[in-house]
Amino acid sequence: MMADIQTHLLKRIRLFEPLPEHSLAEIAAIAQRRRFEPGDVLFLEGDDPEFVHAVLEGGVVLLSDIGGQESVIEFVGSGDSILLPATLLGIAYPASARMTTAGDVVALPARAFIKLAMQDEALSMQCAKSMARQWGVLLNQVKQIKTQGAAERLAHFLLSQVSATMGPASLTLPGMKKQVATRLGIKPETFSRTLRKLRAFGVEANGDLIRIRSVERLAALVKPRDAASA
Amino acid sequence: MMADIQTHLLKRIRLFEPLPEHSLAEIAAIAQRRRFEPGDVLFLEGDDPEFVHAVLEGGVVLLSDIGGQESVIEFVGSGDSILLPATLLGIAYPASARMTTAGDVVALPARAFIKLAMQDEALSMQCAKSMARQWGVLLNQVKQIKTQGAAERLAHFLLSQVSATMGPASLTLPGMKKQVATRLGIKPETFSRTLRKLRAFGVEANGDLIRIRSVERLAALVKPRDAASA
DNA sequence: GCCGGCCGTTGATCCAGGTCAAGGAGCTCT
DNA sequence: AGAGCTCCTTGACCTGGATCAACGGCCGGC
Repeated sequence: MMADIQTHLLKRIRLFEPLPEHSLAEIAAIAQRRRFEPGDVLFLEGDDPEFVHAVLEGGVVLLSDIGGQESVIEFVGSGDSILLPATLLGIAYPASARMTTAGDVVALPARAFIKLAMQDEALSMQCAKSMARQWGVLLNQVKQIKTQGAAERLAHFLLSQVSATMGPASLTLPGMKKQVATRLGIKPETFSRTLRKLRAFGVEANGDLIRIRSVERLAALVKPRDAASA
Repeated sequence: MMADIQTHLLKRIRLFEPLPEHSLAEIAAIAQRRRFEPGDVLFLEGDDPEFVHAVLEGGVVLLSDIGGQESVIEFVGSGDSILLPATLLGIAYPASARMTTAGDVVALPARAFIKLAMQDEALSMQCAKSMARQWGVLLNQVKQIKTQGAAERLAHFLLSQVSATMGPASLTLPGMKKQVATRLGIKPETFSRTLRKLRAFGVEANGDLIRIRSVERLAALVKPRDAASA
């Protein structure tokens, strides 16, 4: 459930990957590794952040309860840090985090981590860069929701889950369909129908397994001004 | 059009305000002050960031051209830095910046600034915090667009432009009404109609001057789960 | 094996907001 | 002062997605 951690494991986290060995050692000294099962809750929206969390292995969903409905903010996977901005500012978590799969998470006590960051310019710079990236991701979400319809948003999301840049590709959804729906800002019913519509663009769904016949064909749906995906 | 700058001026920028004098001095050494007139463009979407900009005095609007339509990302005012995340990551600006009023801006050459940040942990930490805040702002925008209707979003926006927490208040819109509309993710026509509706909640508009009869009355419209406005 | 939940799909309607169109108020330029 | 802007408003209509409702599939508990 909880164990010490070696520096080479920290390199799996994008936030830490470029750091020099001595920085990693300092982080490892305060880090704990934790094992979680699907559905386990890492923390709840509104909690004061006690830890900086990052995913070693597995899938996590960030969701926020707004007006009685829970809405997915983002899916995060291996190598990502979790709500670092909130932890750094010391404000309450703006979303809950729950495992979608089994997995391993590294947890660093917030106060100790911040102290470390304040005296290690490589680390604080990495934090800055990490948050800049997160900001870019959110900015894209905002642009999309404001300008694209449901089909374009779904297409874009599917493409973002896949590494191939052309030809066929496949993926499994990072969460339940109803969750993906809220991530996209639509209702489950609309998600279902919209996914149907995308069959005409070479998207085949089978449970939470999606096959894209041609990435470029689907990308054409979403072409207008796809700003830098930070 | 361009002048050297003193450290006390830098303290007006939230990003720099808490820094020790010697950090400020280093920043001042590379900083330029620039004067702009309404409508002047600071930079264009897609440009490579040459400068870190921050507003000393005046109003700036960040807007992005998406699918032929220009959409306001955010209005920024005195004390705010401008698209710092993009500059720090060295990626192209995700939005253009244009003055809405006359004003003064401080500009720091990006490369020199980053070099400074990498060897000054107080500065890099401030950057991290600043971007964490920006992230929080965007996150709120996402939550709102996904869950609130036009009236609630407009109400929330008006309240965010006003410092009073109760009683009457007034404000002037930070940009043209059509711009505010796109900031909220609605069309100008809808903006106009929605503003009308808010009269029933004590909001009186006169040009770009808005009077709110009772802040708490308007806030009641928007009550459900108003997460920490970072 | 059967029952009761949830998840997803599909169909039928509804409605908030978008679109199209017209007109007025204010502006600058000549 | 008038011509030609652009911004804003208002009205009439349209539509994408929400809502409401019903149903099949799957899974876990008894």
